[in-house]
Amino acid sequence: MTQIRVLIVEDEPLIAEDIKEILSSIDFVVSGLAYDALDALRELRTNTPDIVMLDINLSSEKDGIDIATIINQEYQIPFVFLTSYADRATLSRAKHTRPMGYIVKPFDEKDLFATLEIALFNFYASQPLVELNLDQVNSRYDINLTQKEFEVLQSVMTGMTNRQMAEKHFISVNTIKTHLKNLYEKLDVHTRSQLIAKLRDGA
Amino acid sequence: MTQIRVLIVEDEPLIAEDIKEILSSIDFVVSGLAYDALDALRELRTNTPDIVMLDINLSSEKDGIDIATIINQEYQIPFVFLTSYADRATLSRAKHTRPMGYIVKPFDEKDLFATLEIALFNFYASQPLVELNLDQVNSRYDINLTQKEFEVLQSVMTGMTNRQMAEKHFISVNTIKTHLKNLYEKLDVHTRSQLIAKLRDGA
DNA sequence: GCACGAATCACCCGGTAGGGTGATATTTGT
DNA sequence: ACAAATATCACCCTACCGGGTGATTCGTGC
Repeated sequence: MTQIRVLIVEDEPLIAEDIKEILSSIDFVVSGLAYDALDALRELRTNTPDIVMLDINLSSEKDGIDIATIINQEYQIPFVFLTSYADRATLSRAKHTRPMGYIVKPFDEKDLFATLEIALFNFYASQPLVELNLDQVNSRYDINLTQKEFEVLQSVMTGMTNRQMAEKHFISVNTIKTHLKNLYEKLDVHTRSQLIAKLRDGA
Repeated sequence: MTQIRVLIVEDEPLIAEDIKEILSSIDFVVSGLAYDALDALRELRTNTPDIVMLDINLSSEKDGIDIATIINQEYQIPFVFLTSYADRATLSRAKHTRPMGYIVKPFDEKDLFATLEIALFNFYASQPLVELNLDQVNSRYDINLTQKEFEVLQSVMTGMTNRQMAEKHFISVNTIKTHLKNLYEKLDVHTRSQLIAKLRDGA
């Protein structure tokens, strides 16, 4: 599996090195080390990572939460906060940047790994549309969709209207409706929403 | 502020007592101690806590992840996992229960406090969580769904009609339509099918 | 040749959904 | 205390959708 590139933003060189070592020992690779906000922004610009670990308390005018805000605005990559303690106000600020996770110091390898895995998993949960396979659908629901019904099914799954499907498939809206009626019957649903909901986990 | 009631599910009495002592020294109060899944379920039923700390490895047939599943189904209260180590498969199972945090042993007072604070904050910011996680959706699409909009979103994802949703949520069809209109606008779609299609991979 | 499934299309009807506008009470944040 | 966000509901109107019925064409296979 591809190695995941992590940018570490941490002003304590010792901790930063610790993290780097831990990450190297597992599935991740450190794309960069930043000791302050300026470093961090340059790294983001020139060497974009897959995920960012942000220490909240940095010894610069901008802290980790400020960087998080910028990440949200400029880049859309996941980040986790790395902190030993945060008061209510700080926590509230941090929360509003919608981080994908928190890592509380001190932490160990398993802690780091779990948090990053979860953060990435949640962030990339939206995968490209999975192509449904006719045979799989047929066998899973023990039905027998025809070729055309399956094509219409795939179109409906993307959220198209009847008219859009008619144009895409070069047939009339009435024909689309007929195929849909057959689909509803075969899959035992009554609306296109139910259809999508029923098949949304893929086949 | 009101003290927060914590249920501890931990089969090692020594560790459980440790946690109890730490919690007592900070803002939390231990509402109960459970040594296995049966204890835990009884505590949940009779003495409902504000948050649950779940050891994953329990010396009973059901482990912490099983309990988490039940909490998601029956109660909608936040929980954090408490574990020293988890392999990939276990982590994957745990992840899917959408815990509000992880505490990795060994831990200290600050560690506990920060994790519980964060868990509670995140939870009450995204209550109730059922299949989808509001924060996740909000951050992925860089929007700001309200609580009610999110609840309607979850219902729509299951294929319900407006009338069905109105009955479920005890509000009028008109209100459902208002929330849907806002959802469409925020998520930049025009039909419920598009909505489901856009969010179908789990969000 | 004929039966059968598949694909095509038409028409009607009632219900649902989507879009616009406006209004009020409650909650929340500052 | 005040402003903003949220949750609630109403009305109107058009378009779309789901369900029912029926019909034609075209292959494939027996």
